[in-house]
Amino acid sequence: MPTSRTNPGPAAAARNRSALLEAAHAVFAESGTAAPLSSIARRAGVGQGSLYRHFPDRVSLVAAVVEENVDELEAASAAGADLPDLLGLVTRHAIESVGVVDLLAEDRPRRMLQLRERVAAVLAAHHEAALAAGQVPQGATVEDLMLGVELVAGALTRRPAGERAAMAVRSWRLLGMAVALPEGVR
Amino acid sequence: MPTSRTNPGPAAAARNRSALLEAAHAVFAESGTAAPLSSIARRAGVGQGSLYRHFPDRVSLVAAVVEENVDELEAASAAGADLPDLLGLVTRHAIESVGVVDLLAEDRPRRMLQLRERVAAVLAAHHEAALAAGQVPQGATVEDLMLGVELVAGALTRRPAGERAAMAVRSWRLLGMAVALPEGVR
Amino acid sequence: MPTSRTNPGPAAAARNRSALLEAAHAVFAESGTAAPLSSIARRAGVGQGSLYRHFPDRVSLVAAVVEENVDELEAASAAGADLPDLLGLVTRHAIESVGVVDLLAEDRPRRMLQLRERVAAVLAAHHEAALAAGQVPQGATVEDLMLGVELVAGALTRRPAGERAAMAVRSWRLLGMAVALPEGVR
Amino acid sequence: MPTSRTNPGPAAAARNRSALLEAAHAVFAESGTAAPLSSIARRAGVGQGSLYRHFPDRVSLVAAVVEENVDELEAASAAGADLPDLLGLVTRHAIESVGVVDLLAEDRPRRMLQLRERVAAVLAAHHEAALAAGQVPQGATVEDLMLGVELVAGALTRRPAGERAAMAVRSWRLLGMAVALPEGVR
DNA sequence: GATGAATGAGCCTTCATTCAT
DNA sequence: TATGAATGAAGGCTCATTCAT
Repeated sequence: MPTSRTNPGPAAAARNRSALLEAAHAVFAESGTAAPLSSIARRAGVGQGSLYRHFPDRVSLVAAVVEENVDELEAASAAGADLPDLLGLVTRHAIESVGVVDLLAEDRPRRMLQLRERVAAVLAAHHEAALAAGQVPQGATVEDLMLGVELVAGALTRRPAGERAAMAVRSWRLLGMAVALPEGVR
Repeated sequence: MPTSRTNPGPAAAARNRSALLEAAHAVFAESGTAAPLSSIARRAGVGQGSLYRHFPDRVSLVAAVVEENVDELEAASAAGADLPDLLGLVTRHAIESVGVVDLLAEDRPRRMLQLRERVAAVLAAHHEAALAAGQVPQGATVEDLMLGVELVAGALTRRPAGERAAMAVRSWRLLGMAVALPEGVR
Repeated sequence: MPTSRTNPGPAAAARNRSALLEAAHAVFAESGTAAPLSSIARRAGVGQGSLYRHFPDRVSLVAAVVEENVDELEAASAAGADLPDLLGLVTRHAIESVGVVDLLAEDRPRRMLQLRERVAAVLAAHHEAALAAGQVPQGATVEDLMLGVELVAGALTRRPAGERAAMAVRSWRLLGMAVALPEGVR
Repeated sequence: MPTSRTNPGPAAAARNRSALLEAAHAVFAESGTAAPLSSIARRAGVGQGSLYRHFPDRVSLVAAVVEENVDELEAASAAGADLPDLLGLVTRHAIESVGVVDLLAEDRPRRMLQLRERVAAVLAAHHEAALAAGQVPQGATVEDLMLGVELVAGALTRRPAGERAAMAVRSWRLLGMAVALPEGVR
């Protein structure tokens, strides 16, 4: 007897994975990283079991979301963005995936550190030019840039969606770092 | 099926209240503000019911913890501390009660705003002198000081206890604000 | 050292008892007989302990409320009321203390049966006259009257306050028993 | 700390649902509709979570129990039962599911009213014939029949199982309505 | 490989009851 | 004797995780 009803079979694997990622993105942004995993599966239109197959634990899911962001960051860098653009992009990610930071912090060792290195590498590539252009404070190191990112992202966590962009702008200004928010960030 | 063992009577009231506060302090610092309330009661050696009598909801408990901190801050200010001292004190509070910020942010309306105002008032009283002494960046407003506090406190949330002091020091330096950590802050 | 603060001393005993009764009356009517005993104590302005001294358990309290009603019924009978008046009075009690019936039913043996006998005696005293006046169905016995009371009172339990009087009137009519609701019963 | 023992898988779904219904039936009858839901789950040999999946709240469960009864009533009507038979069936339901009435009364709006209408429709279909046969008092309307049902069912709530049948019979007689209890009703 | 139901641990909250003062 | 805080058992509900189909 064949599959009775709704069982798309293996073909759905890839489709499911990306639906889950997208759903996780949205749910984490709306309800924080403590949101029920079941709500992500539901939103993705996918069974609980499939969620577990693709992402064995909560952190995997968060890491995957972050990885997408880092990919995008690297792409922007390769496409010629400058430091303010890149900080703006990071800020957008922080605004949209608020809370994702929280969770990664807890399981840092493996995944997180690699991701962090990739971000640092991107920023490092623009460090010199930014210093020269006065877009960051004199004497600021790459680690300072990373610290700035962490400070800003962390603060956004505790703000309602509507206030995040303004909060980020004020924070970057206080840090003396130039940032160019992407179009459409509210 | 009520009382099973001893009933210390109302005499325990004050003792219980402070035991609960202390336990909350510790538990929130260790496990964040989402920690089980039952763990706080247990750690305080107090019944669940008593916890609820003293603090009808999670936010009451958090607010009480913060209030203690603000009291201490005002006392320090009255005792002649300068801005770096006060930022140092705030930093100690942030290090020890990490996570408390989280919860207050969500229920901001009443309690939090008042507490926030009290902190702002304390910092405002030292703003002029700090500017004159070059302890904060030129042009920094009182709101900038508050933003600095928020950025630093927020970042500590995601750090294991052992790294917090160092993280705070680096952050304050990046912000260009002088801070004098109290003795014994690890 | 004398009593520190609010401790009226033994003088309050009688006062407390009646305050508790009144509060119980009101609370049972509003929230049913399952209402927290603490809410009764609070409403009476009396400590929990005192409530327990006067009424060692929930049923005692209910029984006391009912006893008041029966007293009033006997008084009305002695004052010359006829059966429809008395049924009306019983109905008022049922409307106001809805739910009291429920609880008595569970602990019937002692208290309840005695109370029940007193009601039956009152109705019996008017049975003949009521039959003669056609106020009850031909052939109705005193036990039938009691059954009627039970049916009506039971049905009111499940009705919101506003509908009870109308419900009672319909029910008595269906039972073929004349009833004269007291003034002011809504 | 999730599943500890066996997980029968979805195959158990239907089995669980009916086990829950049956358990609810029994528990509500024995202990009233305020009985712990956990006791129902336990009796059904089903996890707490499954109970909540099948019946998200107490009322759902009660409604499902009542619905079964109404289904049976309609079936009996379709099968040629007359009014006394149907009242007898209703009486059996009331005897066995005592207390179910209570809960429905509180959440009347949606579900209950529909169920009530279905019962009324069944009785209405036999009203004429019953009047003609003298099985109900002259002039009794369908609403009077419904009121009778409510009075009888309500009274049974407060009686121990062993006395219910006799109580019902006396009540119906007092109401002047003929009732034929099904075989085996104790 | 997907599905979705089952499971039960665990947290929150309420409340009856006791008892030191 | 009154007071009111303390206590903890118990019930409601949620959710991470497993697993038969």
